[in-house]
Amino acid sequence: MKTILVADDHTIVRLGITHIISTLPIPATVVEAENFDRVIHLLETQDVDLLVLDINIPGGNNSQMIDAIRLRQPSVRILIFSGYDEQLFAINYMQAGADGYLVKYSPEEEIKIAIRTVLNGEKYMSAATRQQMLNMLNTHREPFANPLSTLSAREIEVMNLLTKGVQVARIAEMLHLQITTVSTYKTRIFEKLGISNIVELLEKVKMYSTSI
Amino acid sequence: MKTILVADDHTIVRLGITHIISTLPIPATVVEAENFDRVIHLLETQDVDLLVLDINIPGGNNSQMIDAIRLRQPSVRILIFSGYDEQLFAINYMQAGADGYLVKYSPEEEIKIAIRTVLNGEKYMSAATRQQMLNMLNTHREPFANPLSTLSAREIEVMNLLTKGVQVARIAEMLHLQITTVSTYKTRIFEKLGISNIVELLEKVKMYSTSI
DNA sequence: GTTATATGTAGTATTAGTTCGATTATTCGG
DNA sequence: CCGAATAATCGAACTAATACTACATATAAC
Repeated sequence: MKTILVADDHTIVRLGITHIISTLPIPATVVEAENFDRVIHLLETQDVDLLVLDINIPGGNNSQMIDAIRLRQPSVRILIFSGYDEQLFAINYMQAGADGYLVKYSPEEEIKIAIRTVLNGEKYMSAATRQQMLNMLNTHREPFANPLSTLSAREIEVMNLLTKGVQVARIAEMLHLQITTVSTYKTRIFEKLGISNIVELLEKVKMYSTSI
Repeated sequence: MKTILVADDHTIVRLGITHIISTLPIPATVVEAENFDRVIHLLETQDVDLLVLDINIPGGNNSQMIDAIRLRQPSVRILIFSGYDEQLFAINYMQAGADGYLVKYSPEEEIKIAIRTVLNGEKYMSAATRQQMLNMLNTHREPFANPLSTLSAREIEVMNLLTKGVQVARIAEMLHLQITTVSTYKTRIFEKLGISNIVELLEKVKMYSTSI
């Protein structure tokens, strides 16, 4: 009997994963955590075979999480489950020691395969990520690099909200930051993308988001 | 037999909702959509009783979605399902004509109640949102009239520049007006169109400029 | 293993933009 | 033609957002 810890702040996502696991031919007990503190606490109190971890989980949010987890249970398998575009972060997390990286929009079948593969002790990556890792071996970068991929995690968060028309003050509220901090991110985003207003931001996002 | 359309770009969320629906004592067919274009297409080809809609869905992304939906099926029930803090967006969507607003971290029981309530033709809001709505008067709206035609000549001039990303001060310069004057027009444009930011303005223009 | 660059975070000072009320045209039905 | 609605315009007093600076930590490069 395997123990699987599902860590995501969205009830519905935990429910979905739990349901998927129940359809696998693997006897497993599922434990849930809705924030990173809880993950740590559970890892300290019981053995876990597989951790399915949302990278956006409250209290976590960066690849340091992997270290914090391995400190408690060095042998736990970690499957990162992310809402972000995979290529933007997968490599980072895999290098930090994750066993797999899966985006939330993956088809059901792929989610199942990922869980089984990682639970089996193997690494899991989607075909797209594998391809990208191969490209990184080649020293020459493509001239038409996607400028969105130069944004940091925080910058992407802010960018996403900006493209929804959320104003700076409200973004600050939502992310629990100062207005000036959000404004700094906004400035950096605009600099990196070579733009100067929201309309251009929308164009950039439209232009590049489909081709990732 | 009810038809429920579940619209979310994350497979796992669709799966979770579908699973929840299957546990309800309501016979229902579930249809899934992973982006907003698909939602629109499905609404044009089949009758839907309930639409469970992620506000973050690719291609959608703001409260103009509600108009686009009602344009196709005026009587469909719309339950907004969001990852953001409820209070920050709920009111906008409810005023835009949604039937319910639910955050993704709501407990399973609340999700069930929300689905049943909205499917039943009643409005659903969490206690917190209900409280907040009591403070606001629900102004009557004309959802299907082309709001662009209510703009004056000067307002249209300003609107066109705004949709190009020109800033208020620059517009004032170009039209030989005071900044406050342009700002006044901008405010009136936003009022007349029932929007509150440039992103929504772009959506409105896109939505109505082809159908004049 | 030290230097350089990137990232996450804010504070102060300043600029950009809004609100509200008011004034002056303009248009339009009776 | 005349008042009522609609449109165009602006100023004073705000509020929102940015520029510039800074600093701590992290990661990469040499």
